[in-house]
Amino acid sequence: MKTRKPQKEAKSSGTITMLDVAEYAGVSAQTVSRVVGNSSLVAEKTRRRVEEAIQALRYIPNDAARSLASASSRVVAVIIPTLSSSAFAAEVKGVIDALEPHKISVIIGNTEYSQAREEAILQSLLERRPIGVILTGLQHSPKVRSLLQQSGVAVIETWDTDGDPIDMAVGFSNFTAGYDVGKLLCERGSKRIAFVGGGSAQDSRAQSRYLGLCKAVKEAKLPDVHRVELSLPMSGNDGIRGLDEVLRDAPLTDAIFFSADTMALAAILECNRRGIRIPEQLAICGFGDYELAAMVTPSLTTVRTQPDEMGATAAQMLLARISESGNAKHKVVLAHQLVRRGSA
Amino acid sequence: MKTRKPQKEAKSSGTITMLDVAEYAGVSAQTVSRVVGNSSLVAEKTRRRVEEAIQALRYIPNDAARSLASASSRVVAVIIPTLSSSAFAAEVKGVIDALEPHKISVIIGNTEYSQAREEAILQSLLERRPIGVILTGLQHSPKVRSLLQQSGVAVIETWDTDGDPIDMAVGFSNFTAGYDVGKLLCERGSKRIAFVGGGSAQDSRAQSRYLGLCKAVKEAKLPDVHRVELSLPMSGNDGIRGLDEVLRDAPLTDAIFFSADTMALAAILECNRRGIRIPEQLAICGFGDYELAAMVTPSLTTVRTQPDEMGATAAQMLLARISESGNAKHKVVLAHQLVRRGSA
DNA sequence: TTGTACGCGTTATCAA
DNA sequence: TTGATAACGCGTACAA
Repeated sequence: MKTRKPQKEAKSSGTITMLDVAEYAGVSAQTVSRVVGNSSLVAEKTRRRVEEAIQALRYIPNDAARSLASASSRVVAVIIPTLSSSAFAAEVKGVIDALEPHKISVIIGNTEYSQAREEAILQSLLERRPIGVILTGLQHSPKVRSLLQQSGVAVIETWDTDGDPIDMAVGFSNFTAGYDVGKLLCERGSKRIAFVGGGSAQDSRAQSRYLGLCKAVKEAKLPDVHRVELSLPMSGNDGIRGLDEVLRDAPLTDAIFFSADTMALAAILECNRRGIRIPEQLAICGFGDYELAAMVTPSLTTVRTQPDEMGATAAQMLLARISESGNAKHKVVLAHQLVRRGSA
Repeated sequence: MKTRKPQKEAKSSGTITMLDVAEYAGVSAQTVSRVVGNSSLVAEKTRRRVEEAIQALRYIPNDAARSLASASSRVVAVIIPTLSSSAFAAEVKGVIDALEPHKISVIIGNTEYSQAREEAILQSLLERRPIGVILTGLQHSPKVRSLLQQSGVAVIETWDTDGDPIDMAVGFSNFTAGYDVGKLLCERGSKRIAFVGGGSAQDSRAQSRYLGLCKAVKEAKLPDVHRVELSLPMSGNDGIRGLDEVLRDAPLTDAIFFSADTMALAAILECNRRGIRIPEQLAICGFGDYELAAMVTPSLTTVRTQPDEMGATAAQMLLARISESGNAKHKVVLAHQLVRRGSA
């Protein structure tokens, strides 16, 4: 136990509060608050005394009390479909790293691609009174929308800019990305193109890519895209399953656009094993540009997005909104890039 | 600027509190509190009235006030080296999913393998008064230890059981895992073995695996393990770099143990490209059993751990500690499994 | 089964 | 530049 103990109040219940620090430093609690809050209205000498007291007593501010008194928290909520996807994990990391210097914590919700879970998780997270909520995609249930609207938090929707955001958005155009892939496949001479991805209801971003692909295919006057829907979340095994389904149901297919690199990579490896020549016999295109995409043989043609950059940008937009410096952007479209390699 | 309302009658302020709900339902605030807290001491009829009021007013409890009044939070802090690693991401997901039903939020800190950052992040996260802190590994600075000790939070250390935990631990024996790999390599006839991983100071888990490997190699009376240290975090490119360094500095090497599958996978792909025959010319073993490990050719021999299970277990241990049901375990050793495939 | 009084640790306001 | 006081919204303890 400490040698130095507040004498006059028997209220020292073990936890060290600002009052303890104030007493130790011979100032008022308010002055301690100013020091902790880096207020400029403190004499240098006083500040040093208080900081010494903080060190000596190992004082750690209580954020709950701060939030309650100031009616504002230091928390941002991020709701993503799943942390299993390296893309979403990278986004979250971008958010955390950008917010850490500001002492803002990030709490995460996994919806597993379920709208019902999104609602429940949002409701739960709103109890923390976050200063901002970062969502995935532009498609949300009415309940989510009304919860958001009513709570008045800043909202940032990510991964999609093909629509109107609730509040702010940062991402890229999935439609254009899909269209770009379609044009590439058409121009390289593919005639019968397939798309493998999640269900349209669950993953509207993948759906947009599909629609973009369809547009390019239509413009090239090719047969309709053969679509294989798999349940989310998708893993490498789903890539093989998707490949199998395409080969079975549309055997003339000569190009597949997978909605994620995990699947495309697995498909390439499986084709190698089966002796299916890529891209001569079957062209393959992925999405996400995972690190291994450049390393497989043939290397994977894919679309590079910037998940970490997206997370960092979302965080910056939130900070800008909070500081009300006026330069808060409402919609930021990040570049995506078609990376042409050996597989298509 | 917000102005405080001196009157407590004028509850027309923006935020809806328990008092508003209480008034609407014709009960006291305390009864509302009981309903929100699922207390059994509320008449069914009253409960329904209150719940209707909550719905009607769209009341959302304020967690800061709850924490302050009850002197306990609903937050768990998880501190990991980086969210870029799928293993750590899986662990975090395990924690989140296990805690979500209990309405406990998870806040994440990324140390980037830096002890200094671990200290700073921990200090910052402790302001949220988490009910538990989940750390990575058993090696922590004195400051981290004293912060933890002083705050009195429950602590769970993960990913390593080769040592004494501060409080509780869940993980596996990295030393044994490394030893297992070493025995396999020796038994299959490898004579000159190399290890590629992070610096010993930064990643003590990888260091333990290295030491286990060395023990097996020593028992087999083989030449010392050639070690290549790379800076963390490690990516696929580091696998290729590690491969290059081994081939350059220890050209007689006939087996490499990579401290993570990301590197091992990249190395296999690179060997394929260069015409290095695996495992005849060079055996390769990874760590982590990532999904692609089974899909590359030759498939990757590796060690399977259970990151998600580890996260879930850590969460359960925390819950057990909180409920003080007495069955809180102090050290849980999860199984790891050597998965022998084609590469070694 | 329900209500009343009080305090949790901090910040905002205003006075000194 | 500093301090006194009053909230912030809720749970705990106890009374009814």
